[in-house]
Amino acid sequence: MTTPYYEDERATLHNAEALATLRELPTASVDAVITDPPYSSGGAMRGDRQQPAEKKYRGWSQNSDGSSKAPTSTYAGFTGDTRDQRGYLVWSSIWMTECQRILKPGGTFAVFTDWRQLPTTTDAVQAAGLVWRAVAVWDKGIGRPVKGRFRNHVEYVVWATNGPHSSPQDVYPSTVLRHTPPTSSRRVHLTEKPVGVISDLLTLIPAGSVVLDPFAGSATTGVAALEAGHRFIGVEMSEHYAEVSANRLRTVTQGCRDDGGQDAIDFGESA
Amino acid sequence: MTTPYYEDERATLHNAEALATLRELPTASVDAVITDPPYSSGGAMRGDRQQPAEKKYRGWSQNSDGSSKAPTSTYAGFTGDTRDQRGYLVWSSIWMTECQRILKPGGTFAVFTDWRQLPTTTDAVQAAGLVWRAVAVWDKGIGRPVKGRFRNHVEYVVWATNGPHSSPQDVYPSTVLRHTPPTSSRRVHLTEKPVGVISDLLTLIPAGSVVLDPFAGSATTGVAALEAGHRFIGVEMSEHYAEVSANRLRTVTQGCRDDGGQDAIDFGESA
DNA sequence: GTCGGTAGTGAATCTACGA
DNA sequence: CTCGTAGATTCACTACCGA
Repeated sequence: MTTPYYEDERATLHNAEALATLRELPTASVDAVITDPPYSSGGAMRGDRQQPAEKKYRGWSQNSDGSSKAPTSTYAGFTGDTRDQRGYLVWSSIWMTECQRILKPGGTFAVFTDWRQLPTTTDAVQAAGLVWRAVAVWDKGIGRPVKGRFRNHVEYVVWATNGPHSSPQDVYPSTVLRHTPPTSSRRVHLTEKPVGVISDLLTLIPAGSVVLDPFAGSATTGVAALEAGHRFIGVEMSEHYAEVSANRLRTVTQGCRDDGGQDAIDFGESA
Repeated sequence: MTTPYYEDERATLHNAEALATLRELPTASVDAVITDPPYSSGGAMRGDRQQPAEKKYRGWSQNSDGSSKAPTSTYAGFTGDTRDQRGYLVWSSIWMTECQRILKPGGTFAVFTDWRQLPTTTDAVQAAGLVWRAVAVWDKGIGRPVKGRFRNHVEYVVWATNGPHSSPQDVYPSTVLRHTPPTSSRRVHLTEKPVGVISDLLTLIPAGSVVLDPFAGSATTGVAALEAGHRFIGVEMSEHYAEVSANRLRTVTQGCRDDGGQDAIDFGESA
């Protein structure tokens, strides 16, 4: 095993690529995986993302007058996005399969995703041999408005176990987690999660667990895990974020609170 | 076209099988499809899916001695709820393809589903040639507990359009719809939706639209559509529920309000 | 009327066991 | 073995009855 970038009594952080590091971790050594991978993988996708949605996700052609023409075969409905979706599915299955190996029997697996990748993510989870148990909804409370559309202010957590569910805690949490994301001025990572949403997930994990996050980012999962009394193993590819993570983990280990820049929650009645 | 079971100036109801009726409806004749098909859900276990709906989705309370007690209230059951994943995908694709044909270009398609069938439903929507645009979350506020698990109290609405999105309304609705379901004493269908959640969906539909629901049930979609000033075409296979639907539609057409037995909403802070 | 206790309920899930 | 049925479980909330 390569030398950790940071290590203390309860936290270990590797500054390395996720999959390579996962392959070095021992079988059945971890109680829970809680992670937030990049939602879209590969450079080929970047260009596609900038096209209008009706071109990007469908095989729409144009009539001679410039109006759009729907694809004629139903297969075309799957093709527009196929390369990206397939690549994401394969990549996800690979690292999730490693997580399944590393997890103890009955261990917990939780992965964040957005609405568009949710079906691919549940496929990947099941392809990895994990048992899909639930979908939790993270309601961020705020989202970018688009006229005549739903405001998109939720992400999803796909919840699974490695085989039969062992040692259930005596908790019955809501499947809707309402926490505002850290404001841009206080956060250090573009897609940083609030500590609270991870803490909510951790209520389902037995005390004193080992929690792994192969896409640690700024180590919000680590902060929440340490504050809940668990141990933490993180992997982060970027040296910048590895440094940020090490600093946050060190701070928490030394007994200082880290609220992840979370603001007061104000979820008014939307209906 | 067969004779409608019920008809007035703004509402039409067919007491017939959904797919057969859809095949008779003219192309590009409808502005929106909003529907709630049977989910064929109800458990990963082998036999659980195959029970009749009125058994598989009903609660078993506890006697004071700890023994189980069957529910006392009764609903007419519904059929077509026992397909496996593969069958559900194929069946969904077929009726959704008919809906795509019946929808005007730019028309809206919305279908309810649960967490287990959500990926299959988005596949079916795309296989039918519709453009998947969003997932809305219906938060029912209350759900059955299982120790050490998330309380499951949400359903999902897969939102799609028939090609490019036309005539967006000047609204920016939340993607989380919070409405309690009608309580058992006030509702007439086992899986009856509150009128409010349909009304929320209808805010995205242009005024004076024609709304189709091929799985009308007790016609909650029809009630919401008529109250919002739209026209309604419903299809319901069961004669019992066709009669219930006709009565509700008649009542609304005659100017009486129907709140669908919806109660006051109390969504306290869960976090 | 109001208050408080009791019974009923849920778009489930999982185990046990006999055929 | 597989298939099918019976039974146990769990809490927030509502309906309803009697005082």
